Amino acid sequence: MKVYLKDGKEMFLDDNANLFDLAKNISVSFSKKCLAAVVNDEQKDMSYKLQENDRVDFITLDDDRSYEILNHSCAHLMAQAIKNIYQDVLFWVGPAIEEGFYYDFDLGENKSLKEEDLLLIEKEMNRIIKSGEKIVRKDVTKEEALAIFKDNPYKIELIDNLDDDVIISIYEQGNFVDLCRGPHVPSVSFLKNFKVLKNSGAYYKGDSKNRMLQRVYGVCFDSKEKLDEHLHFLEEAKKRDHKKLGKELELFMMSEYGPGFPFFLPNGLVLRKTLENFWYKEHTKEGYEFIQTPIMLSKELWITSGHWANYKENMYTSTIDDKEFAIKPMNCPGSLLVYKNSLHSYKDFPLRVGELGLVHRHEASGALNGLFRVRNFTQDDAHIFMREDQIESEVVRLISFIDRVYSIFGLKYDIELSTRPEEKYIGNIEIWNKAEDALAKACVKAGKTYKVNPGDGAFYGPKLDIHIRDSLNREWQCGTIQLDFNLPERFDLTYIDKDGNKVRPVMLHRVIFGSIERFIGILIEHFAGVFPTWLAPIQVEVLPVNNEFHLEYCNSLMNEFMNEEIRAKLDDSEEKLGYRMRNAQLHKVPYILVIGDNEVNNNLVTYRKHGSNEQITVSKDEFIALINKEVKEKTLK
RNA sequence: GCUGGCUUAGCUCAACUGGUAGAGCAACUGACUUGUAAUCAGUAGGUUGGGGGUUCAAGUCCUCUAGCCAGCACCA
Repeated sequence: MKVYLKDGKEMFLDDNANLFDLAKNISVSFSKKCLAAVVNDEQKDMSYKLQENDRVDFITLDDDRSYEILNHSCAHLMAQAIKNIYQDVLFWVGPAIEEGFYYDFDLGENKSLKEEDLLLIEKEMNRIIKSGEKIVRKDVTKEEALAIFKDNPYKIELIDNLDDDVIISIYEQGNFVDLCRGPHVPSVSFLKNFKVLKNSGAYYKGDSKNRMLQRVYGVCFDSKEKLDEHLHFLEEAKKRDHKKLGKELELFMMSEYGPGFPFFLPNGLVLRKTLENFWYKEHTKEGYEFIQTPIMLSKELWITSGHWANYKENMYTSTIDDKEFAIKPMNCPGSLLVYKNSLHSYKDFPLRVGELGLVHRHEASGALNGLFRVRNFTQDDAHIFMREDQIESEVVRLISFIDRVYSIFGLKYDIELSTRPEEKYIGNIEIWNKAEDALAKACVKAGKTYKVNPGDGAFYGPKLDIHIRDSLNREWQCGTIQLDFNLPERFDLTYIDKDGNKVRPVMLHRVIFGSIERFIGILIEHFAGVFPTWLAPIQVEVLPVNNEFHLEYCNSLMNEFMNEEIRAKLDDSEEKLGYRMRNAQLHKVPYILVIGDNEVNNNLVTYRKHGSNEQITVSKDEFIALINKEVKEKTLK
């Protein structure tokens, strides 16, 4: 009898061989523990009798899919524990996700889990694991499945949606049975390295119109070491929390008098202005010009732009002299008024108009999160007006610009193409298709791969979203390139082509940081508060050993630093050097200078770079050159 | 907005099942004059987020409310 392995290799076996025999046969490559055997895309028991031409896939612990299987099985295990504790629970679904797994379930009207319940669940899971129960797959008909899950309307709904003649697989472990495609591990004893992490509500089918179910998250690994490593990673991530560091480094603050409206403190403002100056400089190089448009504009404008119809619930409005106004949630309408202020020729295209524009959006209170999600923020916006045939080359150029900017911060990124939303959109479908096509082609030309997010576009056009990955490999959406064939129509934008005709231009919105606020939040966590010298609010801290003998030289140093536009701070407080050193270290200042007799007498400085214990003594001029070089080159470390 | 949790001095945190709020750091004062992550002593600092209630007694229990946090939904 001949069967195929997953790499396409043929294996010849006795006619009545089962999976176990095959496993023994290929023991060389089967040295790792087997989590699941899949034959012709269906998980089988090891006693399964092989058939001619079966395609056999052993999933072992070193397989990429093992993490998903472990976590998926662990979701079942958790559900079993939850069922043992809360008899009336109705389960919905419990998938493995990128980070672990969750299970959604219904405890009944107005009943939800408390934090202490997580400990109970974890305890019960451990008890079940000790029992070593087998996890067994059974194939049943739709009718049988409906009978098994007759008490659970959620599962009934899932089954009802399947074809009538389909074979449905269920997985059983002790007193617990769940509808599932699998595969799963052979027994609960595989799942002992798990942790229940957190609980929350989650809308049924992810729709806020539906009732809220209970969700519990957890994570499972194949070894204790990996679990501990993951838990350690979560702790480390917490230490980088920008809300915590923002307070410690005195970068920004929040007030209950302005939920979602961040206050920038002196240190944070230095960082912000540095980023803004960098932004202007880079955009100037790329051929942009800049404008600033009003924060508040009349209702008529927002009706024209379509925001009044599509975005009103997020806009702050006010009535002035009996006339309605709205604070801008986006910069584009203002920018369009500037465009219409003058005549445009095809010769001026692409016309790149940048604006660091302060926008306000009334975000849901529960969405607010430090600088990541605020109610007023500054978009590093720009609108590009061009001919249709310039789209591709302009987007290619943009992608390489974005690439250059992100690499300066050491940020990696992925591109996603978001297409027309199902319902809420303006403009006709042909225009949308054309725009989506141009964005896709530009990605290919720029040599970038992209993922498609169907239906995720803005209401006015398709977009390329740039998802950056920080130093902990977490993903953030920042940059976006949005084509807009609709607003030019609504505002009746035109340019004069080479034949002297009035023609409709193509408009493109784009941001690179996304919002200055969010980007700063990301940078804080990305760098864990240890900013590269060019961004650090305080670049150099000067510590005289003794105020009586060394202060004068320190003051002259401070003067030179100021002339060189080096941001330096002098700590002349009457404290021990160790104390002042500790303070400067806690503030994560890149360079700490210690100035004593040797330095004063020989025109030297002795510095310590953050993160190093090494003391380096150089001439004053060498040090200034070193800092200037780092700032100029925007050295990362 | 929804589910759960949290809110005590400027900051970080204590205060057992209700018994009248305490520490470290920071601040201030004084002494010490300092060579690479905390010198010593003293002083001051609070209607325990806000309102209402239960109780002889509330930081602690109940309730309303605000803000924050973790998710959900939404999103730059």
